[in-house]
Amino acid sequence: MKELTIQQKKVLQCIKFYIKKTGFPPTRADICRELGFKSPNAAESHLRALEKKGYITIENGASRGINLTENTAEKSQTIPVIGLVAAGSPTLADENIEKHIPYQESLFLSDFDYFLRVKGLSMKDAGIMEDDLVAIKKTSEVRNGDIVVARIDDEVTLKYFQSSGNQIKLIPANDDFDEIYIDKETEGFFIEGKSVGLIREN
Amino acid sequence: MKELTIQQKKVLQCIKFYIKKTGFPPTRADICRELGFKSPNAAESHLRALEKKGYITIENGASRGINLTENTAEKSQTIPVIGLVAAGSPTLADENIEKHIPYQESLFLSDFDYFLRVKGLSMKDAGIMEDDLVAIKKTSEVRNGDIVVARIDDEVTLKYFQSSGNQIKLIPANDDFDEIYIDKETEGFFIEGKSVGLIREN
DNA sequence: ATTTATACTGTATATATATTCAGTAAAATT
DNA sequence: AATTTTACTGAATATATATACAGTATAAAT
Repeated sequence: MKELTIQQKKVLQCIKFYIKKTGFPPTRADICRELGFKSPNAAESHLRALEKKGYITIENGASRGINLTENTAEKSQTIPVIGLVAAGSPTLADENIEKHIPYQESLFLSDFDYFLRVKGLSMKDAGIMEDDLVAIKKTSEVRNGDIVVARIDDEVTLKYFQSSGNQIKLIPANDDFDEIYIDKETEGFFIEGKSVGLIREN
Repeated sequence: MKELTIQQKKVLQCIKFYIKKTGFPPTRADICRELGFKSPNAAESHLRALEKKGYITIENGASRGINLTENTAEKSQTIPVIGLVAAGSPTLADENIEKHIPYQESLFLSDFDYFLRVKGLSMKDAGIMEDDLVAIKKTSEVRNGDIVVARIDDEVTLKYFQSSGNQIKLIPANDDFDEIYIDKETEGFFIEGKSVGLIREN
């Protein structure tokens, strides 16, 4: 989808806000009022640009005939659930996706990319049990104490992250499991993401 | 909310359908076309009746200025979060409600009535940590092994449920806490509901 | 270097639209 | 029995609204 200019983004936001507030789309004049334009043609031009770029559709001749495109509308989305298999990385490839579950944007404080289905009890003392769904945000920017999805070659685990210098410690939350020590630069080692939430379906 | 006539229901359905289809509300003429009326005043009258009964609001002078009322719109629902305070029962009274969070119907397998904000670590070994949100279904029909919300006078706790005969055992999932033995018929004892899921916001 | 896109003001206008008024008639309430 | 509500047709109209046209100016793309 083609990028929007700052002004076009403002107009799109204005439309979304107006619909949320009133229940129906704005007129050209409404947009002008909200954004301080003095000519209805300012709104018209931006609308046509947004239409051209695929963010809205315009029903010609109809008043308030603006419709947000599927991608544009903030509808309830679905998010993939990925099985954590010992020998395999949690990629978003189709074959790894267990199912999709609906979720609401503001369910967790941070946004996230997928749910990871937990296998084993290595994070038991952190309250993460077998079959829990951990909400994962894909990022390699993690801090000490974060619960991270770490990949070592084809093996993927969920552990506490602790780094000092070049040395990284992956700490389980279960005395029955051992800590893993690894060098930052080790080939095949990668931080896939970090946990930002958890869902348990009883 | 006052009952609608068959025709008024049709008009309301027509509005909902039109919005779903086009993204914006219908004009009087649109409604006439959809429902076969020959005069725009037919639609107008029905709209005013729907407004009077509180199903819609109409922005006077605005084209397509129809807005579905909160109860009317099929929006994503919110569910209350109740703080688990040691001395106080988890009722749905306003003063106990911490906040509302949006949720999607099929988030958990079973439906539920509210989220309980967990205090303390008495269910730690069941993976229920401080500040977790436990999804509670209000019911007194619970089975052995269920995690239940039990009330003894004004004290409310989350524990494993185990009954044999008239004797009920409330078992914590933490060695630092003691089991509670209580008679089924004890005055002031009540099972408020059971856990059907959990959400953790990191 | 030329064209296209962005970002507007300002004016004008055909028409889309809400809304009022005048009726008719049956059903429901008071 | 009288009034209100429901359920329309049909015509009229003020105005809300989309949209075209004429400009100006800067930035980006070709």
